Amino acid sequence: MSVRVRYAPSPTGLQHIGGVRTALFNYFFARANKGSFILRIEDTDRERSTNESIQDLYDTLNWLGIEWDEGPVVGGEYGPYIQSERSRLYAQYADQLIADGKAYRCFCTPERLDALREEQEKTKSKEKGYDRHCRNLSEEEIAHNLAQNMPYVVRLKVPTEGKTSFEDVLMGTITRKNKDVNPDPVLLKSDGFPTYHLANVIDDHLMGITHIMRAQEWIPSGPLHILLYEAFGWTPPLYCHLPMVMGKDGQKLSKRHGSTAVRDFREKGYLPEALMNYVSMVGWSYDDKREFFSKEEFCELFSLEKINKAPGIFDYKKLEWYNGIYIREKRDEELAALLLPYLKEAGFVGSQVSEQESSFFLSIMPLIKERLKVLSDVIPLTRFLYQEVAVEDVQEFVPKKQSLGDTAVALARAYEILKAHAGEAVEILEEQLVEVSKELGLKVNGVFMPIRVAVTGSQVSPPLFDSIRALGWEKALQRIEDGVKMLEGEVDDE
RNA sequence: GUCUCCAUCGUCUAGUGGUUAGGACACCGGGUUUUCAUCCCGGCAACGGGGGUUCAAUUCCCCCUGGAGAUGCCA
Repeated sequence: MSVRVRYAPSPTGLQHIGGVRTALFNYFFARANKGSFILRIEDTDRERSTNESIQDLYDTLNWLGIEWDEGPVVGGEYGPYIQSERSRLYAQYADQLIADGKAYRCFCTPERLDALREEQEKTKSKEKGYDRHCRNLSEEEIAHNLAQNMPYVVRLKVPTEGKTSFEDVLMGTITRKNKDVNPDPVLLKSDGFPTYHLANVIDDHLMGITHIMRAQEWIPSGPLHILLYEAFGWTPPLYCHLPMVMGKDGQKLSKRHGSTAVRDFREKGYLPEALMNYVSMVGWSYDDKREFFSKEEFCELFSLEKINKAPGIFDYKKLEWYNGIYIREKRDEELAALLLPYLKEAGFVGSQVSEQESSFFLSIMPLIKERLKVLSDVIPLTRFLYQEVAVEDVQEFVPKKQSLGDTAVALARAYEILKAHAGEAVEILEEQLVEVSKELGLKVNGVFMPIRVAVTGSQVSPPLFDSIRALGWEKALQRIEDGVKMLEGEVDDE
């Protein structure tokens, strides 16, 4: 039997790191086993499901290059793949369970349930959850309530005796006493929609899913799902619960740890291959040395046995490192194309980019490529080329352990030299500037730094002469002259 | 509270009944460099504790501790 796995998110928010990791593992597993990867949308929570979330799901998978073999948009023979379009199905199966005595209608109001929970909370009762109030309603009571049109939910009759186990590929056998399983969880809500438990079991069975790979937070529900399969008389798929992705403090990764939405990473300028690579390495490894994998390699080498059991902490720093590496591997043309949107957004170029602008931009790739950790870093790095620089504090010109006066003199001298030799070979310019530093008894940097600041507006920039050339000698000299004036003005004030 | 799961450097991890417990990120030094970055070299740093099993446990078993997750008409 060929492998069929699925990623089944609920569209109640933006796709986040944890979800995507689950999607990736399912996808890799399908590809590595020549199986099918199915996308299913579990939008049974009518309150929280949104179309925006569904769109974000598609955008995210497309961006990462994860194509699904069956699912919304592409279709497939087990559709529909959106649960809200399958409602009738779940109600039918729920009815079947009722008819078989495996489930029952519960007419308890949310108010009663709330009160019950509050009471249990207050008295620190050992009993948690539903009290099975409606489990043994008489035929008359049920008929009466139905006749009254009382809203109801359908609950599973969980056995109170015995225990239920299932095999997890990673964890081994997981067993839970039936009395510890949720006391009669809701299968069908009063709005007629199924809960996750019901929908997930029915769909996985109907869609021929062979392996369920989902986060470990689902382990406690495992026995419940097995009970459902048994109630239907179906054979459950193989389970493989994936370790969770945590934040720095060891808690489930969430917004307070930083960005968790894939969209945020994308906007900040992370490359899909870097994100894919890093996220996959949290919880999976190949061997003791290899840490770079392309999508194709994951699809070939991925295996369940190499998945780690323990949860992993998401390290933003390491992701950044991966991203820098992937950026540096880009060809100049590719990188420029990736960077262009950021330039537009910063207003450095208009929405229509001229031939000249783009070839100029291409020419500065070597200056910035190895300085980028994320694509958006291009903005501060190239600002001086597109906007006038504004040195706020005159101290900015002054290198460490050097006086303002010396700095002013150094920049003035440098200005004379650069003006006289503008456009000449770098070696000549360097030689002369080094000479100046010697004359003034300064470190070489004592002369270069003020020039850098004058030209780029910052102590941190691409190499000086490359920056000047990119900016153009005329503008550069003007900025240096402005810098000289600023420094001299300050010296006079003292 | 109850239940379930987990446990190697700060982090991601490799690994074995006998190893100097390996790599990567981060961090700290040093080198290259006119700054930053890149790059190169070096350093720091781990088997949670206690019992067993065994000639020998980081590795196998048990307990403890610690952590996490679940305990919803959310998934």
